[in-house]
Amino acid sequence: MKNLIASVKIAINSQLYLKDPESSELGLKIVHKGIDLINSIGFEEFTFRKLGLEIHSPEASIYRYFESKHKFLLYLNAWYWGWMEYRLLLATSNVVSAEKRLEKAVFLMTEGVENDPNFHGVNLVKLQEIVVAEASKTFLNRKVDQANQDGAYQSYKDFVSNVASIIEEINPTYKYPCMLITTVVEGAHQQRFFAEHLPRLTNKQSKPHYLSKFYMDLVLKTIKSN
Amino acid sequence: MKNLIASVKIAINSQLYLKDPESSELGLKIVHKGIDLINSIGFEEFTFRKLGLEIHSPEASIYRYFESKHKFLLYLNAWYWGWMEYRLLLATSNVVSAEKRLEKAVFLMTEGVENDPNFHGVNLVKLQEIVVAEASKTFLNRKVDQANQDGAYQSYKDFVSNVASIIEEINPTYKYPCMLITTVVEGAHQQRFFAEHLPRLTNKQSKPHYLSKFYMDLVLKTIKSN
DNA sequence: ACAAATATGATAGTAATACTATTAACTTTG
DNA sequence: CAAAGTTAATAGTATTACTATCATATTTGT
Repeated sequence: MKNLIASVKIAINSQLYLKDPESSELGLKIVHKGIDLINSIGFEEFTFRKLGLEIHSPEASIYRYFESKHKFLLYLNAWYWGWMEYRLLLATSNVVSAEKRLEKAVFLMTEGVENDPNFHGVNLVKLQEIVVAEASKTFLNRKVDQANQDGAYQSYKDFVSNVASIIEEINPTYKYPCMLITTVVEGAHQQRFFAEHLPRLTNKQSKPHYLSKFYMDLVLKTIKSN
Repeated sequence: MKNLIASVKIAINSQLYLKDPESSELGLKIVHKGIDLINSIGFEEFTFRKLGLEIHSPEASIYRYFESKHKFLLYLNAWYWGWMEYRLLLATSNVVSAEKRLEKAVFLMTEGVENDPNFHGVNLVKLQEIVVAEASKTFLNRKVDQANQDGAYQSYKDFVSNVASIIEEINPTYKYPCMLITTVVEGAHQQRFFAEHLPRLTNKQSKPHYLSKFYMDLVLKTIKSN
């Protein structure tokens, strides 16, 4: 099993970095400690200078891997969705029932990482927290079209498209599969954030997996033909 | 009618400004031209210095009204949701059927402003575009708890709570009214953004009001008891 | 084994940002 | 019409988000 996992590499579009961070010790350190640092102080407060101090390397060395902190966030996001695609594949392959596959997909989209907290040395719990709190900043800005051309959202699109095809299997006449999926993904992220900071905007429950139950129920009811 | 509208003032928590911008010509100019400028160059590129050049007033004068550009965005957001509450009241008062009221609420949450494009000199179309593209930045940061204490999200919470009570009228046993409403509000904003920049993440349609139809269908099916 | 290529470290520098401070001129109000 | 408050004009600061340069390892091809 270990070997199988070790053979998987998350492919990232080379437009998102200047030098592949997986190609050197320093590069890996930048990514791993970068995740820790963004997770602990937030993306606005994060600077390459601070990261340089953490890893005892000059700021300028980090700029040799990533053009800007914005591109660094794009890279982390792309990595996350590449990893999610891999998880989706693992969770759904050999599952015959489309309903069961959809259920697994919704679970993946809405629940926090629990097991497998490390993968290639990446702290996935922290990475997921970063995606929940910061991912919308990867597209809500004026560089979005350029980033899109650079392939920054490719894995996310592929993930959505994979789940969409499960929905189409269940109800081929349903017209809004992608809308429904991104509503669930982005919604789940925001509800997790609201539960922690703005509870009156959500309905936090103590029962386990209430978020994925809410969204699973919503999805199943919505895609039913009337 | 004109008189009725003129008598309405959107109340904004005083923690969000240093000096009430509605109390002077300069204050109003800051808000009105600020909306224009953020709308045209985006919030990241927006600075008080640039706004100062637009209105031919020094940067420092703007700082007498707003502590920071972040607080300015909080102010605009609070104003928007105050106005939305007012619209919700107008649209639902004297409507007996809860279903009809819910429909109007979902329409308000998901559709663009069309008529009434000016209200107290504020360009509402541009303000709504700002909310769609930038509002998540008002809470996705480390100052969220402080901002919450300052009442920055009060009107948004009130709006959500008002719509939630309509849902409770229709189905008193439904457990997630607030989650459902914020999923719709934030979802609709993102889908509008995706339709323009990342079409593969949505299902854009040419038919009018497809967004509100999608979300209305989703809401009605979801709150049905099984 | 050793020159050449490549990666990193150390240091310095720059334009712009997000403010704060000060003082003078102008305007309103009691 | 003087006092109080508001705005203009200008200057200044720490930090950010980079870029540039050059020296010092380290790796690699032959």
